[in-house]
Amino acid sequence: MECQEGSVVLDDRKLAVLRAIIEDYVSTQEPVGSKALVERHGLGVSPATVRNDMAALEEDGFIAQPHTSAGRVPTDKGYRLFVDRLSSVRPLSTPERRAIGTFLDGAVDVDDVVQRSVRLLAQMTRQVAIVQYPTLTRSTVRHVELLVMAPARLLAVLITSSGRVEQRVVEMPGPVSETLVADLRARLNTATVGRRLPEAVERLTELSATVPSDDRPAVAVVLSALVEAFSDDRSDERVLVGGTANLARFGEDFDRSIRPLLEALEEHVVLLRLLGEATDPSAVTVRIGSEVPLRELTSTSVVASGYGPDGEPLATLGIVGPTRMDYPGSIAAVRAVARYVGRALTDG
Amino acid sequence: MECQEGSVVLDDRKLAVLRAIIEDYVSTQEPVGSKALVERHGLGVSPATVRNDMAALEEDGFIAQPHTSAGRVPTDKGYRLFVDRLSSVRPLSTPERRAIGTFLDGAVDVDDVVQRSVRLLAQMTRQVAIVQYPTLTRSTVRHVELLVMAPARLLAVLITSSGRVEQRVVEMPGPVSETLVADLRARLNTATVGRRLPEAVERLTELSATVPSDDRPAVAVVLSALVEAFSDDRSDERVLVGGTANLARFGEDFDRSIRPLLEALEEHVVLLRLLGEATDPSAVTVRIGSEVPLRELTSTSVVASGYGPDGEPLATLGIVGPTRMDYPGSIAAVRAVARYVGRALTDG
DNA sequence: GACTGGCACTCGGCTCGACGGAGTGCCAGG
DNA sequence: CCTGGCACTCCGTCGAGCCGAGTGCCAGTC
Repeated sequence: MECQEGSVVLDDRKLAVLRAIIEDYVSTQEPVGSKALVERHGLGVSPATVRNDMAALEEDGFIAQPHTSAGRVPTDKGYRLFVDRLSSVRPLSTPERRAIGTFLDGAVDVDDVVQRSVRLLAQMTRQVAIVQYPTLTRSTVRHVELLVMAPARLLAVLITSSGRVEQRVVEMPGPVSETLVADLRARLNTATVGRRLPEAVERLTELSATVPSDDRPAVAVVLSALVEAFSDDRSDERVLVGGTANLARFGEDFDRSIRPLLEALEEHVVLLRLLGEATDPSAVTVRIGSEVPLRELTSTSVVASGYGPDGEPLATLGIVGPTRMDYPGSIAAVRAVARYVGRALTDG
Repeated sequence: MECQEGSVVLDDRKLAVLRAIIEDYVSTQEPVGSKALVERHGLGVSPATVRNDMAALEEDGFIAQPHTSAGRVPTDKGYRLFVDRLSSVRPLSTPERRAIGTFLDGAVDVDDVVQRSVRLLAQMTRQVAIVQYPTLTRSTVRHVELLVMAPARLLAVLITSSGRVEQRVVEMPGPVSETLVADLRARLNTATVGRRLPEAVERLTELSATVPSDDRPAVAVVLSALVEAFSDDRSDERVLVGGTANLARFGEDFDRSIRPLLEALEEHVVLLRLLGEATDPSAVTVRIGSEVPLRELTSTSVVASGYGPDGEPLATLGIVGPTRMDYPGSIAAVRAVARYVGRALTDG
């Protein structure tokens, strides 16, 4: 059997050699030579033969030599072929699955779910984990609360279906009566509960017309605060990062590979670009090296997946690591955690 | 004038030499020699004289030599003396103060305040910043909300004076009527609003006796969930870390100094121990090297302060960095941010 | 008595060259 | 088409040697 990849034809053994190179390189982090290869994997041929195959693989751009007379190292293209065609996602063991379940089931609220997910992902993959909070824009309104903090100061609280809570302090133009607050509270809830946030915003804007004209100024202030809370882009940018200690295993060239990554991890907006733009939001997306949409982060790969109840993605989570990572394991972990988190959000 | 420190007597010039050594070492990160010292600071004496002073300072344990015939490096004891007696806290410039104000005033809720504080601290000090969320146990109850999510499923929400929100999903033994929920909601609020959380918990436990006996089982479930939310220790452990990219400037010995710190930063419980146990919670506490209560983190210093409205500390914030840090600047930054955050929480 | 200039000494860090080993490419033979 | 052998390349390591920064001490000076 042969494999057609681009205009290149690779026979089975060459593919086996590529797979072996990647596996060895991932575990040792050192360029792998022909001799070590035939010893560790039962390839059944001599080193010289493997060398010929390696020459062909290099010709096609799947592997490269750091310098003449050194072993070979996989290229981004090599990893890509490996991920697409040579690896099967390692299924998690039952104990692993159970561990995920119990770990996430202990969560008491969204914050907790997100925090636990980050830890879990980081632990499972031994990489840096990133979890985006459920986005507001795709959630529905569960409840709107209006509290009197002072005669002319209200607290508006929005609770969403995904469990997130947004609050705003509203300074009123003058004292407001408890009855007005109660009335407004009722109106707000009937107008918005159960609706998606963008739709709820529309209802809010219509609401002003329905109240007695005396109350309009006060109501307008509350409404504008709520509209702001409902459509706050900033909140959609919330992400949590964990497992940075795993960067220690990255390698020694601190300034070249770790520092830019640490800096990127501080910039949450950048992180979202890193996670985002998956072609299929419900599947696991793998971006390898130069495919990563950040030029500071070459020699880095991202494995990400959308998550949410019932396969309807609310947000994204994933891991970041060196291109030289255990892809089958990482993909399995990301997929499993995404699935369980989605379930946990449905229940909680 | 002379300085009595322990059983040791140091004259003014020796103290000046110590101060100069620390300042030079902090800025260059290299052992400082006698010649460079007299050149850079106008000490008005010859290198030989300085050498004699240095020998005395070394004798008393304030400085040390990495190896024979190398320059001197301050010891923890030296930094301690410097912080206690030789440095005055650098006052922030008016633009700096204003920048802090505008940066924090833009915050819309507690989460936002905490996030902004971390960024601010990290930026100002160029170190790793740690901010603890306002603790629940020291806050008061602002509002308790009870929502019906499904016939036999409620959502209990607790909003505290510091703006934090805790939620719990409560599975009821059977369907509950809207009137019961409304009644219970009212009772909960009258019983707890305005009280500190530990006190509120007591009131909750008494509440069960006042409801009709038919409703007792349902009420008990809700109460126990709320009690749990009110007294959740886990929530008190919430902290936010930022500025880890600044670790890049730590030095080259990655494995010895950065890795353990990254690991500690992942463990929030550990972080709290790091911040906590200040002698005077309203002042800035400085822990230097061996004084830090974690033996993995020798060669690290912590500058921390309590914060909260009206000097009544709700929680702690601070920075972590190498013992070789700019103490006056760090102390000033931590103090200023703590003050402003306290104010921001009072308003918001 | 305190400070200073001079001097001998120490020791870490850098450079340079030699060496060994791992790995390759190629070629001739099976 | 595969294999064993061989010459070649080149990186990383090790040791020697040099340089410079810095020290401690001592004798001399104000």
